[in-house]
Amino acid sequence: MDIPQETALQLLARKLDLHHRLGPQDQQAILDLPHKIRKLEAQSYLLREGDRPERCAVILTGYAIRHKLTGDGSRQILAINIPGDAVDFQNLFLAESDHNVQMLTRGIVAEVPRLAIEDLVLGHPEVGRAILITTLVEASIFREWAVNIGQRDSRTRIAHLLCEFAYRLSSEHLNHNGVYELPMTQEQLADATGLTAVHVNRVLQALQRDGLIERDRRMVRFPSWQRIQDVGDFNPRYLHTVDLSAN
Amino acid sequence: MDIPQETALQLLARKLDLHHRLGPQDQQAILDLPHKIRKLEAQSYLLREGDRPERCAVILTGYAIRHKLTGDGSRQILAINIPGDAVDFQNLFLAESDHNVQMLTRGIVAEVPRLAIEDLVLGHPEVGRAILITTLVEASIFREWAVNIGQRDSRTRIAHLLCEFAYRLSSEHLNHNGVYELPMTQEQLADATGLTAVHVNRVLQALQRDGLIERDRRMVRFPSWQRIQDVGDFNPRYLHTVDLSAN
DNA sequence: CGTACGTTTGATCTTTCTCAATAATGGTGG
DNA sequence: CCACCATTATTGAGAAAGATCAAACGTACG
Repeated sequence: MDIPQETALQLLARKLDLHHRLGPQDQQAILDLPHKIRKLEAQSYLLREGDRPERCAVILTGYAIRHKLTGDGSRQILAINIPGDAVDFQNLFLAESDHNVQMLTRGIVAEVPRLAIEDLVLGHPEVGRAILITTLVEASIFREWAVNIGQRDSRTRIAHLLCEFAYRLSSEHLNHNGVYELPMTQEQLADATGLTAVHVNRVLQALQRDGLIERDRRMVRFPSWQRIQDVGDFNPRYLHTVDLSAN
Repeated sequence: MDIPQETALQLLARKLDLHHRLGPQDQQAILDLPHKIRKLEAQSYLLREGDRPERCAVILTGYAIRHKLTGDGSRQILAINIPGDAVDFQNLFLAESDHNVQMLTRGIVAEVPRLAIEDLVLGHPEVGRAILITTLVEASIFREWAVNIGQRDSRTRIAHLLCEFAYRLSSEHLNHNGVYELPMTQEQLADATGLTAVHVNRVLQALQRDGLIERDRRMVRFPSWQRIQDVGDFNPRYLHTVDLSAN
């Protein structure tokens, strides 16, 4: 895990500003949010289905996932959250959570009390707007995942997931070269794509054989960003970012 | 099509109030929204991917769908919108739409200019809160669809979709008996579930054979609401409604 | 340095898709 | 009101993608 140069709230302020330009006072209000830094182990839960959310975690280092279980116990991973993400905007304003949020890796988060967020939004309407926009972008990502799972074959589906992750890291300057660590096991990749771990394994090998990805443990590199995007039917429009990554 | 007893904005006010209690002034502000009533044919587009949303349609009668196309032209239906839904909250605050919104049936909508919504939100923070909550509930539905498509077999998947639709209609008092019209062709059902029309046909027949649904044209009835929920692994928690429908 | 977890491989099975043809339905113009 | 046409629903046969099961292999880390 890299040593972070910024605090969790600085990352958050930067991310919100990316979606909706914020003035210095609004930015400062975010930085002034009361919070408690917590170090979390991999697999620890930030929120469980049915819980009443009482605080909002902002990720400084590490990754988290949202997921949901079906009646027969299978798991669908719904999103991957990266540093700077405020993990509970999706739940904070609802009475009870409809899904689980769990650390994928170990990591450090800042926990902000629910009421502090409520006050922030009341006193700083532009921040409220930025939060609304951020949650709408998350909703857009959920939609794209439904498209990915529902309509694309396994190779396209996995390539698409790899592209999204790489793009999100790079467009928020969390990643600098073409290499990045994908902190997921093949089992988790399977649960994110609606495939089985065995099949994910075969598809990854096929992508590698075809020169579309290079792998070393959990490190992934794209020899050609253009080609992997084509294979993954990846168009970043749904991420609603200004395009910073002309790799 | 039934003759509506309420206006589109009355439906909207009722729906928002359902998610976040609104006072009489806030309700009135919604009813006072400037708008233009439009009669739309089935298949007509309310918004296309890439468009800049400039108005928000509120459905009075009829149904609309959100959908998205992949590079190879296949379509994933992402949501079904029913009377009282404001179809463009998902897009209004973003620069360009990432998906299409299209009438499923013919219907009547009220079109509200974007700026009127912006002003409403500024002047009535509680309405803004209600809109945020409504969009969060929509996001929750997107997540459940991802679970449905990614993890459940075809029979469960279709039963789940039927349950959701029935539940949403009844919980908003848009439906009174156990019978309702599902305004979708089997082709559209297929695009909503990530299956093929042929397979949807076979699954519907199987559900009927097993006494779980009765069909007459596009009318569907559940002989036992409990049993179809069990088959569909349907738990309405993700809809975040107060449970009104103890059928 | 052993144990638990993750990855890889092979063989076989199942669900769902594909293709193609036929039947039913609904809407439209005359 | 009826005949016609386009759309939708249904059926059958065969193919394919991906799942399942089981075993072996790696590797990280306590």
